[in-house]
Amino acid sequence: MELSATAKVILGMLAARPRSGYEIKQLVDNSTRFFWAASYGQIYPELKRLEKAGLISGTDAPHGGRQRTVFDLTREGRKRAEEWISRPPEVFELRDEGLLKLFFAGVTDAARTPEIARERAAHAHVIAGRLREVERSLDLDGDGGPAVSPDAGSLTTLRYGIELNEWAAAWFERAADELEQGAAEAAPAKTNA
Amino acid sequence: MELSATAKVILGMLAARPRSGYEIKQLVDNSTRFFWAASYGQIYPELKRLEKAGLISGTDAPHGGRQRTVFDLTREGRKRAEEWISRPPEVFELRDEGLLKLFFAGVTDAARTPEIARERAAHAHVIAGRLREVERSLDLDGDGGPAVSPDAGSLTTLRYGIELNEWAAAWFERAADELEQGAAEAAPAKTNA
DNA sequence: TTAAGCATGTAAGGTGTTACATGATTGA
DNA sequence: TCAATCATGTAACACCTTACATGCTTAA
Repeated sequence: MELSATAKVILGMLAARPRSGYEIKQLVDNSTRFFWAASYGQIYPELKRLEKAGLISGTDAPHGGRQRTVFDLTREGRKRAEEWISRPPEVFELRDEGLLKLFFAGVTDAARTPEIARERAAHAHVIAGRLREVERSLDLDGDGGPAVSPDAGSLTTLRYGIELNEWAAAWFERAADELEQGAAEAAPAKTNA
Repeated sequence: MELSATAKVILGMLAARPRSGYEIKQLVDNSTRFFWAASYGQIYPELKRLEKAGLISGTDAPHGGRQRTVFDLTREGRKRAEEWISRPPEVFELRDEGLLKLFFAGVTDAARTPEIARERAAHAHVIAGRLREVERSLDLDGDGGPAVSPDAGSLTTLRYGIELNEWAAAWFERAADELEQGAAEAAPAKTNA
């Protein structure tokens, strides 16, 4: 049985400790969401599949009358998770509408390429800001010292996200400047003094 | 009618000039593939949908007995394409298995985080190399001068891809060094002199 | 008492890949 | 003549999001 995208994130999240489907979703949403998302519609069915396959096992753990199932890795599940993590990465997919627009604007409306590059820069800036907030919330976690003490791996991915987006914002701003210059040189009549 | 992901890339590709489905696929594969992919299974059905919606129109253009349909934007299609390009970008999706592994390795096997970071660096390096080849093939296009003379927009996206991946490769190498140092400090007994 | 959050789940529909099928043309 | 490439298309399947449905608990 091949691990699906959702199976990978579930096994990884359970490697630290047992969790419910709901908890997994919350965790994904404020950690891996930017590079590996998952919805309820994927998580709950996948939990059942993984249990049937013997990689995880669920235990009833109600809160009062509120139903709750907590899943833990089986020995086999832990083996699979560790084996997966140790293999070199394969999946890398990107869908970047800003780049696509920039790509086409060169043909349809070269004059607006600088503007599009700046919009893409602004977008990167917003993402960097959101990630910075996550970082701050980790620093202040609880009420003083670092309550959860995020491990080195997750901190590294967070910093990567922040620095990557800041780099991209700067890059697109510079590209916009250059595109403006190029346009000015190519068509000086337009800015005729 | 909302534009699907494939509709966007088709309209954009047709903005420069009329093309067949096959040509669109080739173009996508050696230009936007890294940030906006499309398969035949999407392209051909989408061409039919777009024609039915009146955004493109097909003309028979066989090569000998080899069937071929070339599509062009209608006036309405061009309007939609330009309008789409002028709106700020919305879609930005990423699926990065290397980051996910790094994220989890902090918990399951902190000692291997540097190795995983280096694998991710190597991956970025490979992508940068492939894009550099595309860039070189543009320079040498045909047999001397730049035959196709890529426009500013597409050149910008290509350079972005190259520089982004080179930046990422360097970033992950540095992160690997730091993770190694951190591990050495946290568990000095292991490297006990 | 009521809103927010905890908790689980499914149905419908869209998106996308892969593999397959067909057949013509071109160059080695 | 044979492989590569041009060219179109579909069927099966996997993936994923959104919206909806249900019901409990906690704090305002």
